[in-house]
Amino acid sequence: MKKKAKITSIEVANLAGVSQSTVSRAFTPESPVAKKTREKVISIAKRFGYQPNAMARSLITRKSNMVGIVISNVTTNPFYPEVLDLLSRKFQENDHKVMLFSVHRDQNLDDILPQLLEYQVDGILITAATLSSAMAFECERWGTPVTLFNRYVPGSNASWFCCDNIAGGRTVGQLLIDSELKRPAYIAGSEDTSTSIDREKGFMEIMNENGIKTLREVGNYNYNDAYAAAIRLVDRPNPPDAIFCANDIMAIGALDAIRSGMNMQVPEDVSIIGFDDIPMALWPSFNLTTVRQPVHRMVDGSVEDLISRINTPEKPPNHKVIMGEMIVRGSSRIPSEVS
Amino acid sequence: MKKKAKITSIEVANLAGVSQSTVSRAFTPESPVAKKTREKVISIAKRFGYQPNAMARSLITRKSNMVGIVISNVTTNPFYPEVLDLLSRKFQENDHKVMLFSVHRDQNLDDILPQLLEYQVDGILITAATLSSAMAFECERWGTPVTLFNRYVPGSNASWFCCDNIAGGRTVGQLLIDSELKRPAYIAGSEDTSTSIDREKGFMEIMNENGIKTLREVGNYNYNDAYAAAIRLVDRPNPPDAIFCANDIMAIGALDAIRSGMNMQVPEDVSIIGFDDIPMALWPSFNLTTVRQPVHRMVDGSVEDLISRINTPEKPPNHKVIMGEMIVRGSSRIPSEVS
DNA sequence: AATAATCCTGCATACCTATGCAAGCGTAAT
DNA sequence: ATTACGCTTGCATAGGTATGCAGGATTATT
Repeated sequence: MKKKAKITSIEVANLAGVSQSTVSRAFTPESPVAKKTREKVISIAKRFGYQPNAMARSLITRKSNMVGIVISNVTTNPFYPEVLDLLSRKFQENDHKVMLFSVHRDQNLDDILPQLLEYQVDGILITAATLSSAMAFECERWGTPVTLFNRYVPGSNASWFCCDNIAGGRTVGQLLIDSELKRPAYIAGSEDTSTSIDREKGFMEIMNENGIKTLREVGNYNYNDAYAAAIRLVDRPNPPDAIFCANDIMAIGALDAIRSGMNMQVPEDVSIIGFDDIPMALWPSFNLTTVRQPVHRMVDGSVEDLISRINTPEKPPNHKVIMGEMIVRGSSRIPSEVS
Repeated sequence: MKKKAKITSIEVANLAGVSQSTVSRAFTPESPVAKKTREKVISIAKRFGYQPNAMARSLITRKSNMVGIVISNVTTNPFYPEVLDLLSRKFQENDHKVMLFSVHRDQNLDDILPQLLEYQVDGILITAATLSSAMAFECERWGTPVTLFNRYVPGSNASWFCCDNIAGGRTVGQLLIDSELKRPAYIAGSEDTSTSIDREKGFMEIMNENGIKTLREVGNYNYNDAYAAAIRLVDRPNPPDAIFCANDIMAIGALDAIRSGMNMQVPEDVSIIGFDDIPMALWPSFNLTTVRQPVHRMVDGSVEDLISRINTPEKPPNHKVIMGEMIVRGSSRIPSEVS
């Protein structure tokens, strides 16, 4: 039951014939130590497998060099594994460890964030999940900066970095108009997410401006529900000639439903458009028209924001909404050249 | 630059009119405190936003309640996001925090593991990456148990939980024999991974036993390389009538190559078989025959192993090789009934 | 009512490192 | 040779909590 006792800086000090302070300084860059002393200490440390204890160090420096990442949808949407990978790599590059919490979409963060604060994380990054105002307050009380990825919480003092979902929805709408499609449908993600709401909002704005009626179904941001939703749409007496899905994975579900399920052609019978531009969108069997989320800029921005607010607590939060890019591929009808 | 000072147990003690020890005990279940005292302390703590500092606690208890997870391939193979999600959930359920490192497949863990040890993680779980013997030694010196997921390192004192890849390869081979396919090909994953080597080994055993020659290409465990590999295979003068891919994502690449790229039929012209049984394998456009990895049993097993070796250091490592299950779907020719 | 037993509580210390301060040493300047 | 200065080093303390030990308070027992 008892842990093998680990070697401490004091023992290294004795072995090297110096004081504990010197050992500490040998491991602290920019610390005043004679080069020769440092080398001796380091060499002895290496020989005996000594490494500074990060917990003890954090206790003194009041910096853990850890950040918390809260993420969900990792298994249902290939967009998020990519985000997670980029985020954690970027934090690693900046010498921050990552404490990870994978949550269900509907799971309450009020149980998670206290655990992060308990471990003294220097900052928290939340993606694909929402911050309650109670928790926003709690983080503020602790002086722990919070950055949201693809979510926003007006009134909190959290930063956020989002794709411009409204503009993205509008772009898609405009593409359909330009392609002279007359009967569009929207397959929503999860009803309570701002991403789905905003994409729909932008899309509907264009449709309303053009006096076009739209159909609507819900796909809950997953393949199967979107598959079923697409079937329902096409089964209607007056089926759509274009389906805009709130993300790529649903678009792929819809596409499979149209082709394999209904034996129809894409884009000849129905245009399909997604959102995200996950790697799969490029696969030959899908070749999906979609709105590319600026993942790299969102990741770089949010990580840099969080780190800079860790280093400069008085810094105000950032709110960045970054434009996505329309990627036209083969799953949608080509817009007519004449405007 | 200075952090807002956080409230400590001493301040809570003063506010509650008790000693610091009592505050500590109030937050330690099973600790001898009068119910009334505990309630008072907890209520004051809640009011002022106090929470025990996990770093200070770990320093004393010599237990961080953190485990390190090292993972790679999160973006290229949908199998691993699922593994990561299950692992982190399972650790969370068992009151362990997760420190995550996402690495490149070829990245050297010798830079990563010291960081985990520095943070005093109680145990390390490595998946889709390999442990060097130097690092195995280092972890042993620190008394930190290591569990491997889908990798093995004979001679180390790490535990491992793997799918029986050799048996899986044999099963696939036998299926092809039973289906009277005469000209099989294997698309390898990354050449230096035991998973690809073992799956190939089992597959080749069956082929050799039946005196059947096989073709071979390399797909590096990703869609694009497998797509290209499948094209090369089919372009040969004597093309294969079946392709076994070392994982599902490559099988899907091969399948797309055959259908979209070469305009051939699956399984009429070529049978395609994968390995993993990722959710996508079930999608109508793929409907992939594959070997299902027993993810849940592998995850549960490895997490329980790691935790139990954390609690009982003298416990010897476990080595479990778990059978996969053949899932026959529409991408492979149906075996003839007569054996 | 007195004693024993039980239950709580406080005191003091330990966990391991970082850092301000002052002392020590050596070198350069005069 | 003396003074001054800069570079290293050690001393002592702090950071926030858990826990063994012993004493105090409370209840149970007779």
